[in-house]
Amino acid sequence: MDSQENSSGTPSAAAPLQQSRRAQPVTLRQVAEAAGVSTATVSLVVNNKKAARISDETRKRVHDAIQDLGYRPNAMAQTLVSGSSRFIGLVADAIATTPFAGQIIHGAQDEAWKHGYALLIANTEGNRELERDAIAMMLEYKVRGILYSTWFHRATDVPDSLRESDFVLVNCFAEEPGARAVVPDEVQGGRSATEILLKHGHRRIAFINATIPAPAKDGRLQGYREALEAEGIPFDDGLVLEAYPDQEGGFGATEVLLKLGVTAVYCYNDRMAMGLYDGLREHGLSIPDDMAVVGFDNQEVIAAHLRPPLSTVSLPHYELGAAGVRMLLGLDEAQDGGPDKIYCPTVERDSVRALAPA
Amino acid sequence: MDSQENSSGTPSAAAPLQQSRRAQPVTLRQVAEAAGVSTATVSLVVNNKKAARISDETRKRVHDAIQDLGYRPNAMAQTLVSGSSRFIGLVADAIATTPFAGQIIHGAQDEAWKHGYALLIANTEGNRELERDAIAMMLEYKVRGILYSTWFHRATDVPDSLRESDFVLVNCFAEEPGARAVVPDEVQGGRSATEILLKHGHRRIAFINATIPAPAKDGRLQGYREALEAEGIPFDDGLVLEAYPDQEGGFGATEVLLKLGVTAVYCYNDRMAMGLYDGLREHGLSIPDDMAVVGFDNQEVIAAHLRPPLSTVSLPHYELGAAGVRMLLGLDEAQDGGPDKIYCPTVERDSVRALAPA
DNA sequence: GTCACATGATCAAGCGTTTTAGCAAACTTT
DNA sequence: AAAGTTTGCTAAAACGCTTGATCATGTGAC
Repeated sequence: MDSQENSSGTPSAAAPLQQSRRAQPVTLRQVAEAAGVSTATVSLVVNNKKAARISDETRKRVHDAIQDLGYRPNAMAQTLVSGSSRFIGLVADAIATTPFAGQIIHGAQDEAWKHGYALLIANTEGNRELERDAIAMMLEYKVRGILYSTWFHRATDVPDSLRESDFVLVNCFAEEPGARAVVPDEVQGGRSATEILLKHGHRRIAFINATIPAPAKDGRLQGYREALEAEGIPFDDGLVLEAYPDQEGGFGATEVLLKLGVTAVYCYNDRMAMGLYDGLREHGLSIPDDMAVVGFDNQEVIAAHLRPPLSTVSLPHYELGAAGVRMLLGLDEAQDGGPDKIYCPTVERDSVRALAPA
Repeated sequence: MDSQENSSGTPSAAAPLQQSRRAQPVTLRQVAEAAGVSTATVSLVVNNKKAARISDETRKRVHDAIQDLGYRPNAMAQTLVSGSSRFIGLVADAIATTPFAGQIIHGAQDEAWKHGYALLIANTEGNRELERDAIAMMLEYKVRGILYSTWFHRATDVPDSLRESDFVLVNCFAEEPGARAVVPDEVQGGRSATEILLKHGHRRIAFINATIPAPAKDGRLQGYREALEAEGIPFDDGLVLEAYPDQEGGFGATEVLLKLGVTAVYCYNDRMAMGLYDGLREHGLSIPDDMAVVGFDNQEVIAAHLRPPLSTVSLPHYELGAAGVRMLLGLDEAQDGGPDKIYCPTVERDSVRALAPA
């Protein structure tokens, strides 16, 4: 009899466990009815408010009903009444182009999660219109705030609609006062990169900088100078080359580099270093014996697997994402004057060896 | 006077444009009051329902009010009443580890967007518990469905909670009947890779396969066989090596490879090819003259910038994400029996040259 | 036996929308 | 001028949940 009812159209209320997929979601009210209590009671149990006085017996009945029906709260309804959403928006200009954006997302997500927030992401590929729509969407979902991130460290301007919400710039910055931002500490990174070489005894160190203007270009050079000067080595303009910051650039710089009579070279990024490896090899030179090399960025696929593995400095993308979220939520105080600078750790591998005493 | 009011605590109602940040969001009702109409009217105007009869004059008043107050609809409230949310969930096991996941996200996002959906992403780093929470979160947000993706093509099992919603497996698959899935077409990819070599006249072609079991391992080998057989070249077991699928593996395989007397080699992936480049170079051999090489994966940072740039086969991550969304929304029909296979395009660069006639 | 006070649970309003049914006024028809 | 039709708009319920106010009991103190 009962089984007849089951096999006919209407599923019995007693065995809803397996039919869940796609069915209308179970609501609080249904749970309340099943448990024979009011919706208020169910709500109190679900969120186990300690202020509420609910007997253990009732509590159990409710829990059982929830279990039986497979109830899931409706987050939309919750945020509607509570007034504040549990979303953080992340707009990125190039999720796809690089592994870096992934790290920012990852860091942001972990940190957001930790504070009970979900990440709403949008990837604009630099398209202004897409960007506007993405931000609009986030605003309509009443996000707690928006992280606006770029895949390489640069100045940016703040889209108007961004101002309708709390926001933090990640891996970019704006002149605009009051625009909170978090960026990598390029100067420290440049210093660290150079220090790897210095501490191995190298004194005459070339720097292959990028040709294209960027905070990284200035910062990494500045760090190089600082590190040298701290060691009492005068800065020599002649040891600074410039090339397009990719493999071809690094490769192309080889000739000039070899005329400099240096024992070590610090490259603007890992890709240049990769090109330089090829160039050096063509000259029959060995790394690190004939030339010590350090890169920048710690682009895993490259740096870790070059022969020999490349010593380099990490761009702290994960940390940028995480710090962005913290700043957004007001957990990290924004430093006065300028963006927060995140430390770039060094990663030492085998492309640098102690210089044999002359 | 007016300015006095402004500079004191209460912002004047006349100039709310600039004070927006953080303020309580403007609601439909406020717009209605400002425009002197009912909320119903405003709603009708906002969504410009064509069925509604609203005078142009009223319409304008409403639009002006919206403009003045900076009104944004509350998406939560909308989905609450409409019953269906505009979210698609994407859970990934490794957003950060590889650039690949980024492409899946990118493709999914573009496609979702196209159909008016926003992407809710969660990155689990393979942690089962995190994964459960992530899925729970998505279910609570009443997502339209969930994309469950892995960073490399593999079998997976379907987490229980996933079944509470529509879902599509992306870049992975499950034995389970009824689990829709979309994966790269490894066999076709393997065939294409081999064909690059064949069409340049190579007949004796080695394949360095991976040691670790995976659909890619079987599929890419299968494709290799098929391509050879289509050309009437008998498959020779001796030409298939195995190595760990990274740079070191490729490098290590050089010795054995050179004993095979082949003119071309197809590597399981680009990273092996990168290692092989190093190995070949140590033997003073040149690519593509002494040995033609093709890879697989089209890992940009590597393939495009090796010297010479590597011919390879693309893993269609972007397409996987997009196709996943389409399948979820029921726009692409799932093929009966097994996952949808996505085409892997070839990318020809300079690591293959026509074989000089013997 | 009355009063105060815990205890356990419910009522009902409200969050910001959408949408159907319906009302009043202004036009047409006859 | 009565009836019908259009036009322009609004009332109010509903979506699923939270929460402060309220109520009905039972318990102990006097």
